[in-house]
Amino acid sequence: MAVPVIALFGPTGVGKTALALELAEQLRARGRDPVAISADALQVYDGLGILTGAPTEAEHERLEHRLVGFVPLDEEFSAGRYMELAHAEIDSALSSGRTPIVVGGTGLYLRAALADLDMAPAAPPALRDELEGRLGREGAPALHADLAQRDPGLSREIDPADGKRLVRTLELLELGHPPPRPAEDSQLWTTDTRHPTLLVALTMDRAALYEAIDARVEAMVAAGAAEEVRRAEAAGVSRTARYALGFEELQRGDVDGMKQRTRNYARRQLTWMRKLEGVRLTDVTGREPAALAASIAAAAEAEL
RNA sequence: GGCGAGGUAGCUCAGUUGGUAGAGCACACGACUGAAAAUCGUGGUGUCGCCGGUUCGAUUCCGGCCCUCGCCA
Repeated sequence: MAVPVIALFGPTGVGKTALALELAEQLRARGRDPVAISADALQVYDGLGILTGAPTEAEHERLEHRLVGFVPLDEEFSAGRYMELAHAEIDSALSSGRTPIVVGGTGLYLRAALADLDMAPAAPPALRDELEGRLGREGAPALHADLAQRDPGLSREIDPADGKRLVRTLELLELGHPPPRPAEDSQLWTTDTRHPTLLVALTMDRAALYEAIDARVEAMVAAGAAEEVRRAEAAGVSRTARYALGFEELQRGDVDGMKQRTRNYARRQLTWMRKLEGVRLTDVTGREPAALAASIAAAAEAEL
Protein backbone atom coordinates (compact mmCIF):
# COMPACT_ATOMS: atom_id res chain seq x y z
CA MET A 1 0.00 0.00 0.00
CA ALA A 2 1.17 3.51 -0.74
CA VAL A 3 2.07 6.03 1.96
CA PRO A 4 -1.10 8.07 2.53
CA VAL A 5 0.49 11.40 3.56
CA ILE A 6 3.46 13.19 2.03
CA ALA A 7 5.17 16.13 3.74
CA LEU A 8 7.66 18.61 2.29
CA PHE A 9 9.71 20.73 4.65
CA GLY A 10 12.59 23.14 4.08
CA PRO A 11 13.80 26.71 4.38
CA THR A 12 12.30 29.63 2.46
CA GLY A 13 13.66 29.79 -1.03
CA VAL A 14 14.53 26.12 -1.60
CA GLY A 15 11.57 25.71 -3.91
CA LYS A 16 8.97 23.85 -1.87
CA THR A 17 6.03 25.19 -3.86
CA ALA A 18 7.56 24.40 -7.23
CA LEU A 19 8.36 20.90 -6.07
CA ALA A 20 4.85 20.40 -4.70
CA LEU A 21 3.37 21.35 -8.08
CA GLU A 22 5.60 18.86 -9.88
CA LEU A 23 4.90 16.20 -7.31
CA ALA A 24 1.18 16.72 -7.76
CA GLU A 25 1.48 16.02 -11.47
CA GLN A 26 3.49 12.89 -10.89
CA LEU A 27 0.95 11.66 -8.37
CA ARG A 28 -1.92 12.28 -10.76
CA ALA A 29 -0.06 10.31 -13.38
CA ARG A 30 -0.10 7.45 -10.89
CA GLY A 31 -3.81 7.79 -10.36
CA ARG A 32 -3.72 9.71 -7.11
CA ASP A 33 -5.55 12.94 -6.30
CA PRO A 34 -3.24 15.30 -4.39
CA VAL A 35 -4.15 18.34 -2.29
CA ALA A 36 -1.63 20.64 -0.63
CA ILE A 37 -2.07 21.57 3.01
CA SER A 38 0.09 24.48 4.00
CA ALA A 39 2.17 24.31 7.18
CA ASP A 40 3.07 27.95 7.27
CA ALA A 41 2.35 30.38 10.08
CA LEU A 42 2.09 33.48 7.91
CA GLN A 43 0.59 32.28 4.65
CA VAL A 44 -2.62 31.71 6.59
CA TYR A 45 -3.39 35.44 6.44
CA ASP A 46 -5.65 36.94 3.85
CA GLY A 47 -3.95 39.99 2.35
CA LEU A 48 -0.27 39.20 2.65
CA GLY A 49 0.00 36.79 -0.23
CA ILE A 50 2.88 38.50 -1.99
CA LEU A 51 4.92 39.11 1.14
CA THR A 52 4.53 35.59 2.47
CA GLY A 53 5.09 33.90 -0.87
CA ALA A 54 1.69 32.22 -0.80
CA PRO A 55 0.72 30.23 -3.89
CA THR A 56 -0.61 32.39 -6.71
CA GLU A 57 -3.88 31.91 -8.59
CA ALA A 58 -2.04 30.05 -11.32
CA GLU A 59 -0.36 27.80 -8.78
CA HIS A 60 -3.68 27.15 -7.11
CA GLU A 61 -5.02 25.96 -10.41
CA ARG A 62 -2.25 23.45 -10.75
CA LEU A 63 -2.69 22.25 -7.17
CA GLU A 64 -5.35 23.09 -4.65
CA HIS A 65 -3.79 24.58 -1.50
CA ARG A 66 -5.60 24.53 1.82
CA LEU A 67 -5.02 26.68 4.92
CA VAL A 68 -3.71 29.59 2.88
CA GLY A 69 -5.08 33.12 2.94
CA PHE A 70 -8.12 32.47 5.11
CA VAL A 71 -7.43 34.37 8.35
CA PRO A 72 -8.43 38.06 8.45
CA LEU A 73 -5.37 40.24 8.84
CA ASP A 74 -6.55 41.83 12.05
CA GLU A 75 -6.96 38.47 13.74
CA GLU A 76 -4.36 36.69 15.79
CA PHE A 77 -3.57 33.12 14.90
CA SER A 78 -1.81 30.33 16.77
CA ALA A 79 -0.25 26.94 16.46
CA GLY A 80 -3.09 25.50 18.50
CA ARG A 81 -5.75 26.71 16.11
CA TYR A 82 -3.63 25.56 13.23
CA MET A 83 -3.35 22.05 14.60
CA GLU A 84 -7.12 21.58 14.76
CA LEU A 85 -7.62 22.89 11.25
CA ALA A 86 -4.76 20.90 9.78
CA HIS A 87 -5.97 17.65 11.30
CA ALA A 88 -9.44 18.29 9.91
CA GLU A 89 -8.06 19.05 6.45
CA ILE A 90 -5.84 16.00 6.37
CA ASP A 91 -8.53 13.67 7.63
CA SER A 92 -11.14 14.93 5.25
CA ALA A 93 -8.76 14.63 2.31
CA LEU A 94 -7.93 11.06 3.27
CA SER A 95 -11.52 10.09 3.78
CA SER A 96 -12.39 11.30 0.31
CA GLY A 97 -9.53 9.31 -1.15
CA ARG A 98 -7.13 12.17 -1.75
CA THR A 99 -3.42 12.42 -0.99
CA PRO A 100 -2.50 15.27 1.35
CA ILE A 101 0.84 16.94 0.68
CA VAL A 102 1.70 18.88 3.81
CA VAL A 103 4.05 21.59 2.63
CA GLY A 104 5.60 24.40 4.60
CA GLY A 105 8.55 25.79 6.48
CA THR A 106 7.17 26.40 9.96
CA GLY A 107 8.62 23.54 11.99
CA LEU A 108 6.15 23.70 14.83
CA TYR A 109 3.23 23.80 12.40
CA LEU A 110 4.58 20.86 10.48
CA ARG A 111 4.76 18.71 13.59
CA ALA A 112 1.34 20.00 14.66
CA ALA A 113 -0.12 18.94 11.32
CA LEU A 114 1.45 15.49 11.35
CA ALA A 115 1.17 14.53 15.01
CA ASP A 116 -1.10 15.00 18.00
CA LEU A 117 0.66 17.49 20.21
CA ASP A 118 -0.49 18.16 23.75
CA MET A 119 -1.11 21.82 23.19
CA ALA A 120 -1.86 23.74 26.35
CA PRO A 121 -4.85 26.09 26.26
CA ALA A 122 -4.66 29.64 24.95
CA ALA A 123 -4.34 32.36 27.55
CA PRO A 124 -7.19 34.80 28.16
CA PRO A 125 -6.12 38.11 26.60
CA ALA A 126 -6.39 39.97 29.89
CA LEU A 127 -3.97 37.59 31.58
CA ARG A 128 -1.48 37.80 28.76
CA ASP A 129 -1.68 41.59 28.67
CA GLU A 130 -1.00 41.71 32.38
CA LEU A 131 2.08 39.50 32.13
CA GLU A 132 3.26 41.34 29.03
CA GLY A 133 2.95 44.55 31.00
CA ARG A 134 5.09 43.15 33.77
CA LEU A 135 7.63 41.96 31.23
CA GLY A 136 7.84 45.49 29.84
CA ARG A 137 8.09 47.19 33.21
CA GLU A 138 10.17 44.74 35.25
CA GLY A 139 12.06 42.84 32.59
CA ALA A 140 12.45 39.14 31.91
CA PRO A 141 14.77 38.36 34.85
CA ALA A 142 12.06 39.51 37.28
CA LEU A 143 9.59 37.08 35.71
CA HIS A 144 12.19 34.38 35.87
CA ALA A 145 12.75 35.04 39.58
CA ASP A 146 9.00 34.82 40.06
CA LEU A 147 8.93 31.48 38.24
CA ALA A 148 11.84 30.21 40.33
CA GLN A 149 9.70 30.82 43.44
CA ARG A 150 6.78 28.88 42.07
CA ASP A 151 8.54 26.07 40.27
CA PRO A 152 12.32 25.88 40.63
CA GLY A 153 12.62 22.89 38.31
CA LEU A 154 10.78 24.60 35.51
CA SER A 155 12.70 27.85 35.94
CA ARG A 156 15.92 25.99 35.28
CA GLU A 157 14.66 24.92 31.87
CA ILE A 158 13.88 28.44 30.71
CA ASP A 159 16.48 31.08 30.01
CA PRO A 160 16.11 34.16 32.26
CA ALA A 161 16.16 36.39 29.18
CA ASP A 162 13.49 34.50 27.25
CA GLY A 163 10.59 36.85 27.96
CA LYS A 164 8.06 35.22 25.70
CA ARG A 165 8.52 31.75 27.14
CA LEU A 166 8.42 33.14 30.66
CA VAL A 167 5.14 34.88 29.97
CA ARG A 168 3.68 31.74 28.46
CA THR A 169 4.82 29.56 31.35
CA LEU A 170 3.54 31.93 34.00
CA GLU A 171 0.17 32.24 32.33
CA LEU A 172 -0.22 28.47 32.25
CA LEU A 173 0.62 28.28 35.95
CA GLU A 174 -2.07 30.92 36.57
CA LEU A 175 -4.51 28.81 34.58
CA GLY A 176 -3.56 25.76 36.60
CA HIS A 177 -2.39 23.95 33.48
CA PRO A 178 0.99 22.18 33.54
CA PRO A 179 3.42 24.03 31.26
CA PRO A 180 5.27 22.07 28.60
CA ARG A 181 8.34 20.16 29.74
CA PRO A 182 10.29 19.75 26.52
CA ALA A 183 13.27 18.27 28.31
CA GLU A 184 11.16 15.39 29.58
CA ASP A 185 8.86 14.24 26.83
CA SER A 186 9.04 16.24 23.67
CA GLN A 187 6.60 15.24 20.98
CA LEU A 188 8.46 17.38 18.50
CA TRP A 189 11.47 15.18 17.90
CA THR A 190 9.86 11.82 17.38
CA THR A 191 8.72 9.93 14.30
CA ASP A 192 5.26 9.85 15.79
CA THR A 193 2.58 10.77 13.24
CA ARG A 194 -1.19 10.38 13.05
CA HIS A 195 -0.93 8.70 9.66
CA PRO A 196 1.97 6.97 7.94
CA THR A 197 3.92 9.84 6.37
CA LEU A 198 6.73 10.24 3.90
CA LEU A 199 8.62 13.28 5.22
CA VAL A 200 11.00 14.93 2.79
CA ALA A 201 13.29 17.76 3.90
CA LEU A 202 14.89 19.97 1.30
CA THR A 203 18.36 21.44 1.67
CA MET A 204 20.54 23.47 -0.63
CA ASP A 205 24.09 24.70 -0.79
CA ARG A 206 24.22 27.63 1.65
CA ALA A 207 25.50 30.26 -0.77
CA ALA A 208 22.95 29.19 -3.38
CA LEU A 209 20.17 29.35 -0.80
CA TYR A 210 21.12 32.88 0.22
CA GLU A 211 21.17 33.92 -3.41
CA ALA A 212 17.78 32.36 -3.95
CA ILE A 213 16.43 34.24 -0.94
CA ASP A 214 17.77 37.58 -2.14
CA ALA A 215 16.26 36.97 -5.57
CA ARG A 216 12.96 35.95 -4.02
CA VAL A 217 12.79 39.12 -1.95
CA GLU A 218 13.56 41.21 -5.03
CA ALA A 219 10.79 39.44 -6.89
CA MET A 220 8.35 40.10 -4.06
CA VAL A 221 9.21 43.78 -4.09
CA ALA A 222 8.81 43.88 -7.85
CA ALA A 223 5.43 42.21 -7.47
CA GLY A 224 4.25 44.97 -5.15
CA ALA A 225 5.02 43.64 -1.67
CA ALA A 226 5.63 47.14 -0.28
CA GLU A 227 2.27 48.31 -1.55
CA GLU A 228 0.62 45.23 -0.07
CA VAL A 229 2.18 45.96 3.31
CA ARG A 230 1.06 49.59 3.22
CA ARG A 231 -2.48 48.55 2.41
CA ALA A 232 -2.45 46.01 5.22
CA GLU A 233 -1.12 48.53 7.72
CA ALA A 234 -3.85 50.96 6.79
CA ALA A 235 -6.53 48.31 7.21
CA GLY A 236 -5.29 47.03 10.55
CA VAL A 237 -2.98 44.11 11.27
CA SER A 238 -2.87 41.77 14.24
CA ARG A 239 0.24 41.29 16.30
CA THR A 240 0.90 37.81 14.96
CA ALA A 241 0.42 38.87 11.34
CA ARG A 242 2.92 41.69 11.57
CA TYR A 243 5.67 39.20 12.36
CA ALA A 244 5.85 38.42 8.66
CA LEU A 245 9.38 38.87 7.38
CA GLY A 246 9.60 42.23 5.71
CA PHE A 247 6.43 43.67 7.17
CA GLU A 248 8.24 46.32 9.20
CA GLU A 249 11.24 46.50 6.86
CA LEU A 250 9.28 47.30 3.70
CA GLN A 251 7.38 50.07 5.42
CA ARG A 252 10.69 51.85 5.79
CA GLY A 253 11.87 50.81 2.34
CA ASP A 254 14.54 48.55 3.85
CA VAL A 255 14.74 45.78 1.26
CA ASP A 256 18.21 44.72 2.42
CA GLY A 257 16.91 44.40 5.96
CA MET A 258 14.18 42.07 4.73
CA LYS A 259 16.72 39.93 2.91
CA GLN A 260 18.90 39.79 5.98
CA ARG A 261 16.10 38.74 8.29
CA THR A 262 14.91 36.15 5.78
CA ARG A 263 18.36 34.60 5.62
CA ASN A 264 18.53 34.47 9.41
CA TYR A 265 15.16 32.77 9.48
CA ALA A 266 16.20 30.21 6.89
CA ARG A 267 19.04 29.22 9.18
CA ARG A 268 16.65 28.56 12.05
CA GLN A 269 14.52 26.47 9.71
CA LEU A 270 17.58 24.41 8.85
CA THR A 271 18.24 23.82 12.54
CA TRP A 272 14.71 22.45 12.87
CA MET A 273 15.15 20.33 9.83
CA ARG A 274 18.33 18.70 11.06
CA LYS A 275 16.64 17.75 14.28
CA LEU A 276 13.42 16.37 12.82
CA GLU A 277 13.18 12.61 13.15
CA GLY A 278 12.48 10.32 10.28
CA VAL A 279 13.17 12.76 7.48
CA ARG A 280 14.39 11.91 4.06
CA LEU A 281 17.02 14.61 3.60
CA THR A 282 17.29 15.78 0.03
CA ASP A 283 19.83 18.21 -1.36
CA VAL A 284 18.16 20.02 -4.23
CA THR A 285 21.17 22.09 -5.32
CA GLY A 286 21.21 22.06 -9.09
CA ARG A 287 18.48 19.44 -9.40
CA GLU A 288 15.36 19.70 -11.52
CA PRO A 289 12.03 19.69 -9.66
CA ALA A 290 10.61 17.15 -12.11
CA ALA A 291 13.32 14.59 -11.38
CA LEU A 292 13.02 15.15 -7.64
CA ALA A 293 9.27 14.85 -7.79
CA ALA A 294 9.52 11.58 -9.66
CA SER A 295 11.73 10.03 -7.01
CA ILE A 296 9.48 11.25 -4.21
CA ALA A 297 6.38 9.94 -5.95
CA ALA A 298 8.04 6.59 -6.43
CA ALA A 299 9.06 6.47 -2.78
CA ALA A 300 5.51 7.26 -1.72
CA GLU A 301 4.31 4.31 -3.81
CA ALA A 302 6.78 1.80 -2.55
CA GLU A 303 7.40 2.41 1.08
CA LEU A 304 4.59 0.71 2.94
C1' G B 1 49.25 73.37 -0.10
C1' G B 2 47.31 74.85 5.23
C1' C B 3 44.15 73.52 9.41
C1' G B 4 41.04 69.91 11.83
C1' A B 5 39.09 64.87 12.59
C1' G B 6 40.02 59.93 11.81
C1' G B 7 42.53 55.05 10.29
C1' U B 8 41.30 48.77 15.83
C1' A B 9 37.24 41.81 13.96
C1' G B 10 33.66 41.06 7.34
C1' C B 11 30.71 46.10 8.81
C1' U B 12 29.73 50.23 12.58
C1' C B 13 32.51 51.59 16.58
C1' A B 14 34.40 51.37 22.00
C1' G B 15 38.97 50.83 24.68
C1' U B 16 43.92 50.29 26.59
C1' U B 17 46.46 56.72 32.63
C1' G B 18 52.32 51.75 28.14
C1' G B 19 51.82 44.94 30.15
C1' U B 20 49.60 42.49 22.56
C1' A B 21 41.97 44.38 22.96
C1' G B 22 35.94 44.27 23.21
C1' A B 23 30.56 45.37 22.00
C1' G B 24 26.50 45.40 18.40
C1' C B 25 25.53 43.56 13.66
C1' A B 26 27.17 39.86 10.11
C1' C B 27 28.54 34.66 10.11
C1' A B 28 28.33 29.48 12.28
C1' C B 29 25.95 26.25 15.71
C1' G B 30 22.09 25.14 19.25
C1' A B 31 17.17 25.40 22.06
C1' C B 32 12.06 25.31 20.73
C1' U B 33 4.54 22.28 22.50
C1' G B 34 -2.02 27.56 21.61
C1' A B 35 2.94 34.54 19.86
C1' A B 36 7.09 29.99 16.22
C1' A B 37 8.53 34.23 9.61
C1' A B 38 8.15 34.61 17.11
C1' U B 39 11.59 34.14 21.27
C1' C B 40 16.15 32.76 23.48
C1' G B 41 21.35 30.60 24.19
C1' U B 42 26.72 29.55 22.73
C1' G B 43 31.05 30.87 19.69
C1' G B 44 35.77 36.82 18.91
C1' U B 45 44.07 35.85 17.40
C1' G B 46 42.41 40.76 14.81
C1' U B 47 50.14 42.56 10.98
C1' C B 48 45.02 47.77 16.76
C1' G B 49 47.39 52.10 8.71
C1' C B 50 53.06 51.77 7.55
C1' C B 51 58.29 52.82 9.08
C1' G B 52 61.42 54.33 12.88
C1' G B 53 62.42 56.28 18.06
C1' U B 54 61.88 56.16 23.55
C1' U B 55 61.08 51.87 26.87
C1' C B 56 62.31 45.71 30.13
C1' G B 57 57.82 46.07 27.08
C1' A B 58 54.26 50.30 22.22
C1' U B 59 48.02 49.19 19.50
C1' U B 60 48.67 53.02 23.52
C1' C B 61 53.95 58.11 24.09
C1' C B 62 57.26 60.81 20.21
C1' G B 63 58.77 61.65 14.90
C1' G B 64 58.08 60.77 9.78
C1' C B 65 55.13 58.78 5.92
C1' C B 66 50.57 56.84 3.52
C1' C B 67 45.21 56.87 3.17
C1' U B 68 40.01 58.78 4.19
C1' C B 69 36.65 62.76 5.44
C1' G B 70 35.62 68.00 6.43
C1' C B 71 36.91 73.19 6.30
C1' C B 72 40.21 76.91 4.19
C1' A B 73 43.26 78.20 0.02
